[in-house]
Amino acid sequence: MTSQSPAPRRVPTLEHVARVAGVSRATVSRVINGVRNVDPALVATVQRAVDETGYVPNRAARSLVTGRTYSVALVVSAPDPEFGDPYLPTEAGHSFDDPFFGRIASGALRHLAEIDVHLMLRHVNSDEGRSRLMSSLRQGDLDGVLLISMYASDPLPRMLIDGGVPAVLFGRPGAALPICYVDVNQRAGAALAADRLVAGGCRSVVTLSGPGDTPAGADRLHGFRDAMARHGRAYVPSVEGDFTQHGGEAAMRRLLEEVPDLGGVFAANDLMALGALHVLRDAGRRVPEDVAAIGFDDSRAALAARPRLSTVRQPVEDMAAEMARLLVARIGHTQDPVTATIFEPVLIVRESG
Amino acid sequence: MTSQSPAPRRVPTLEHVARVAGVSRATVSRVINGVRNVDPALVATVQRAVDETGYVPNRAARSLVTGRTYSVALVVSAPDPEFGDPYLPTEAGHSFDDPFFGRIASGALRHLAEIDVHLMLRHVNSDEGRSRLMSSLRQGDLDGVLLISMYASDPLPRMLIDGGVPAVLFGRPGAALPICYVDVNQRAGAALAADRLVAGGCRSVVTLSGPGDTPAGADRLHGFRDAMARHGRAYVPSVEGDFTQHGGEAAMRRLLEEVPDLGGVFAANDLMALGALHVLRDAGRRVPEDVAAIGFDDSRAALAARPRLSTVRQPVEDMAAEMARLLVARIGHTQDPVTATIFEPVLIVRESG
DNA sequence: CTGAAAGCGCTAACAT
DNA sequence: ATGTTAGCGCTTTCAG
Repeated sequence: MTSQSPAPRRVPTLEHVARVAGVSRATVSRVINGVRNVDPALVATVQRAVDETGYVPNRAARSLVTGRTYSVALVVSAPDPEFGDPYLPTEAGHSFDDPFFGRIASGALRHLAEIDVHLMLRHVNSDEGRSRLMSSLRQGDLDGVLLISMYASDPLPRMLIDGGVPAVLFGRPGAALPICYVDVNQRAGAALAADRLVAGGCRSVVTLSGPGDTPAGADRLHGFRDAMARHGRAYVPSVEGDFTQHGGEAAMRRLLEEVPDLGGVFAANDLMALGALHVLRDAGRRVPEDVAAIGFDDSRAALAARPRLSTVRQPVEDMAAEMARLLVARIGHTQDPVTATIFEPVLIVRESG
Repeated sequence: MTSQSPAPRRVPTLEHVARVAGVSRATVSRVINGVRNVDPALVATVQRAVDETGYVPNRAARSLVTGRTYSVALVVSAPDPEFGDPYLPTEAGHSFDDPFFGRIASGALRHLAEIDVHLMLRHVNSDEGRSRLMSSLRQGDLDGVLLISMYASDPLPRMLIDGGVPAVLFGRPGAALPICYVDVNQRAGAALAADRLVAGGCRSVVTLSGPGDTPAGADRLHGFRDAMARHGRAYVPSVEGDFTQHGGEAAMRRLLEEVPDLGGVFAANDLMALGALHVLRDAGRRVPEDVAAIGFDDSRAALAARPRLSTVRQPVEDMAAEMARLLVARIGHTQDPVTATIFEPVLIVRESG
């Protein structure tokens, strides 16, 4: 905390507006807050006074009495450094580097800015960080949280539930937890890729799956297998990757050995697909002529790749906006049953498959 | 704004602590705020009472009286959609997709979390957005701003200055303005690339420059040319790009025509370098054997590229942390002379040159 | 060095 | 339907 003498500020208060409008503070307050039962004539008078004075309510004063801050946090929860899952970037402070992070922030803001709710950023990656967050919440610095949890065993969702905190997750929680979330239909997305691959006439089709202990990793693998089975291909060779480009390369190399004649590959995310593309090229396989490749996410990397990557797109911004909507609806209604919104993915066909 | 009945909250207040410690609220307040002139014995007693009760000060109440919110905004200022510079991504809401954004947020947070200052996220891209921000500031919702301005003609820096708002920019302002900023030594960075290229024995060396009307674009070009001149190469062919991969491809193609025997290329950022890499490969030039390529930024794209891109790294996280430090120091000292901190870049040598 | 008291600007009973 | 009033929790004169 900085501690300085208060900066003098001369902004209009409710009092000013009331004086100008010739009414009481309470009436102005009612108009501002859209309370019914106010004489339309007075409403107009007050509105005029507000415009004239340029009045804007003081959040601190309002918070003090309502117990609400009208701000929520976007928290990125990464594993404790010492327990870091091997597949996560280990560079300190790089969690915000997640390709989704900016898109989620942007989507959430799209809704929040409209209803004048502030979005604050937090990063937690330790027990101490978690307690500080919970303390902020308990103390009322924050009305709720939009959570991006970067690992399956994250204790934070459970803590939020136990603390009775309004919260919405990006993506289904690792464990079956009574908590709101927004997700994309992962299995349907994987199926889109499968359908495209078999429609393209690929002989052997393989997949680079994500970590089996993450919801996205598991769902995409199962969704892909199920869809392939529906096409009469009961067996789909797969190697588990870690959602990194490097992991994708390793997995692709193994698969190339196991299935030398492979004709199509579905990677559980774009980064791994990118790695696969490099390995395939080094192995002299042309994409998409010899082997078709499809990724998942439609991240920036998919467009930057050559050939441009065909991929399953999740509407991240829309999902984040929906998270914000659900969260705001939940504030003050903590007892309501939890809800989830599932978005449908769409296949983006580019050059790779 | 959501408007609900106040959520009941039962957290300890100053009053509680005072009662437990057997002193007045004023004394507890003094201890909490580290005011001198308090009997050491009382300080200890109060500390104990604070621990015992788990007291945490209420920000709203504190803000109301001090006029400070202890929170600052990270604002991303993008061009008005209708006036959008052609080289910027036009997808709505994608400004947070800037590869630097996450790293800046992360670096700023590293410092702010430590001193308990909250970081709010804002996106402004219109006159209305600008007024809303200025209104937030004037009204006191925010103590200051960390600004990422995405275009040279951004009116926001000027508005911030005129409004007497504590602010720090990421990167030198487009016009000569009395405003704090943090930057990397762009010319020195470009010189690093030049030195490497001539040390590597490249014959003709060319550069894909950034937009001439952006500080980074201009500085990197001049820095590169000056350094080449010092090596006795007075003339350096260049084509201006727009900092996108696509722009990099176009510029590279033109340069390849103009200077068929080129042996080294410096791109003003990694994205353009990536585009150059693709064009060079398609033209049958091997990198780095036939032509060496060096980028700028050390973004994620540099590492993902094959061959991995040699590039000039800016310590973005450290720069952002410094921005936060400067900003906090500036709050309550708006009259102090403006300051700038310049960081030294370092050349990251990988495979491309 | 400490306590008493006056608000900061706003909302929400409670009266009218 | 509108005004009056009592705080929300904290900092900060001002006395003592």
